[in-house]
Amino acid sequence: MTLPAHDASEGRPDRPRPISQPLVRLARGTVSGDAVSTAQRLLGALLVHEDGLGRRVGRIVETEAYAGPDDRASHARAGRTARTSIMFGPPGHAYVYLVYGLHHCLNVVCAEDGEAAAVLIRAVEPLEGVERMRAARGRAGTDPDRLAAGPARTCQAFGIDRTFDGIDLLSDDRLWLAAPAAGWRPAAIVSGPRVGVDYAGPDWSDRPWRFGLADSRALSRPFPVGR
DNA sequence: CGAATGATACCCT
DNA sequence: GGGTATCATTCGG
Repeated sequence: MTLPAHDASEGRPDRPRPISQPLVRLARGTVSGDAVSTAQRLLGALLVHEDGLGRRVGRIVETEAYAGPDDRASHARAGRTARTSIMFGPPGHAYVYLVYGLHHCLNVVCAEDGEAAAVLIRAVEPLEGVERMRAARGRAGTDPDRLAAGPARTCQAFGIDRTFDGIDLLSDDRLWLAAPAAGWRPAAIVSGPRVGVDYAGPDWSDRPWRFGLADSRALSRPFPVGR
């Protein structure tokens, strides 16, 4: 039996790697600050979905900050409504909404002076349960790095829909957040304008409130080159 | 580049 | 109450 000299993973480190250590829940303090700092702190944290069929785990590599009602790009701009009431609640809870009538997006509510604020999970790097993610994504490419490279793709890959709206991501058993593996160190963080919020006007859409891990191949799209 | 697709916020009877 | 413009996206041509 011979091994090919080269295979499809040539030139790429083997990814995803299995999780070797037990997962530890993320501390409430991680999401207890304002949206901008929380968005940066959540980079590297792990998103975990567990059910009877197994476990899906991925590393958060891209986020966006949405501040309180003053933020014209935030759903909180309309004040407290039936849809956004979760945003006005305690930090660590999931705010899941349907966008464009087709796609779900997952946010982590954070705390900002009791105002509504949240962090949109824009991209996740799959680490475990990749086959399950592929199945959940239907006809998508086979590259693990693209399976959750987008806010709606993340929800598809992890089976997240509005039934998860309002759950506590720091105590729930089905969908929860875990701390980065011990020894994991964040790469440089890059930032850029938030995606798809031009309607908010330049004062808000130009703010560099989108954050990503600079070396990640699982970003939803490139960050504009710095200048 | 445009379609898909439905909840929602907002304005008007 | 009812009509409707809008949308924190994705995929295929």
